[in-house]
Amino acid sequence: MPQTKADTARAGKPAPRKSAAVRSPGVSRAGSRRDGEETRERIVDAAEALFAAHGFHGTSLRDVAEAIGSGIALVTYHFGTKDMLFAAVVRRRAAYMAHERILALDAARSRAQGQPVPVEDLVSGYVWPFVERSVAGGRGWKNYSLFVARHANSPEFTRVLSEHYDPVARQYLNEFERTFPHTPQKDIYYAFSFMVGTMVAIVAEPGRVEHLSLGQIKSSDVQEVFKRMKPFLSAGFRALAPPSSSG
Amino acid sequence: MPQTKADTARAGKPAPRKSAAVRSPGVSRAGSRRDGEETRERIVDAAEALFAAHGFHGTSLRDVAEAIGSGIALVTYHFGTKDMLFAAVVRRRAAYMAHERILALDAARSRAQGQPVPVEDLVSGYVWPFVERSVAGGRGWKNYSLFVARHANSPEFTRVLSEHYDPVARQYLNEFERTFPHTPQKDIYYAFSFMVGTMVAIVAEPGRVEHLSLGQIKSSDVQEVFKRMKPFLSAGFRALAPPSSSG
DNA sequence: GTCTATATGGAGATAGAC
DNA sequence: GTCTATCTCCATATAGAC
Repeated sequence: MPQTKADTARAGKPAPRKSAAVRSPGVSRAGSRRDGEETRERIVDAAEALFAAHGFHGTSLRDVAEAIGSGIALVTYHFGTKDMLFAAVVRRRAAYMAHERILALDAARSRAQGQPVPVEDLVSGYVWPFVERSVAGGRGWKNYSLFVARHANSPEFTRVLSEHYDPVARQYLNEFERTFPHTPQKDIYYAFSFMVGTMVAIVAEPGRVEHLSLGQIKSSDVQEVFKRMKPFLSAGFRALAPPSSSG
Repeated sequence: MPQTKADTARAGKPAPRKSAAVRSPGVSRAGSRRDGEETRERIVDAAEALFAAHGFHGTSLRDVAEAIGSGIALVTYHFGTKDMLFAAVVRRRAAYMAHERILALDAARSRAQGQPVPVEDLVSGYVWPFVERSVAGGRGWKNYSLFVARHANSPEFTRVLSEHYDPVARQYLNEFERTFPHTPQKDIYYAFSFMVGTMVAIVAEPGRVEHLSLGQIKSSDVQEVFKRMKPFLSAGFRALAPPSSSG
């Protein structure tokens, strides 16, 4: 099982506006450029938390501005529109997720030494980074995972999410096909969808399990969740393969 | 595999308001009472479709009123607040879903004749009614399934959803425990959560599978989806059971 | 880079006529 | 049972001062 990581997602640095001309050269203090970056981060942090808690339409730019103690004009200056702010929230951490998943995939390929990669490694490689960050990544990552879960089943939001997550998903799908060479491609794609649905749902409300069990389950440890998810999903994939296949 | 059914969900008849005093007795036409019921249905239909398409916060009461060609006062007269309208959308079809699932559970128990119910029957009994209605239930049920999927991962909405779905879920959980007597209860509850997450995600965007497969999969037939979901989920449940268990 | 002020439109909810 | 008119508040976005 992979190791936990510190919260190290940092955003790219898009120009605040199309007219980036008006910038007085470093006259006052040396860090005058940097202040803007920090402000952007604070805005994205606040938006991430509020979108996670109340959804895109349930959050106003006023809420975001208020959360960082500024006026709304500061938010629209840095991000233009609410949609662009939403995209910025996705973008910031998506790159890190992609990186972790690719690292895991490469490591699994190395271990396999040309043989088919075990399905457990593929499931872990894709699911674990997301689940682990959700629980061990601090408040920012927790908010991000809730943010993803809340918007994952809404077509108008999945477009921007897919944009960032599909390239890596395709790499995993290719590897799944190598692991299950006799399974129809269609079945693999369905199974992958099932896996993503499970992954996203579980971070949304780890408390739902407790609720249904009437308080018998006390804590939502990520290890506890993943310990079940990995065999559950791996067995699911295997069940779609013809009887005498590897995986 | 269960049979399809016609679209027959009808609402209960809560009193429109606490002050239901002012009703002139049947003076004009005989069906004057019935008009109100029909109006309520039309409002719930419109709200269901709009909530499904744009979410609770993305839909205004004005949108709902406009969709049925009335003013917003008519909506608030019949349902009071937006939250109560939301609850009415859930309530109307939840009873039918519960009924279908209980029927399936009873039938499976009968077939089992006192033996443990096969896990396939439990998965089918719970998942099939939802998936089937989503695809074969007409536009109303399609909207409802999208409505559920869109709000399923948002805690403030799951409360009202759970209220209607938990009682039946508990009955299935009990039966799962009988089918897997040696599996820790905790594991069964997690697996059930995974199942629900998969079920809900798949109706939200059947098109996502096509998108990832770059057009290789042409249509989203419910039979196609369920044919994979059933063995996938059943195998997942079995994977959490100790080696020599039934199921 | 940040802020105040404001333009313009839409939100949920209610009063009261018909 | 339905509708018009309206209350109060909040939405996104922009202009322009500092």
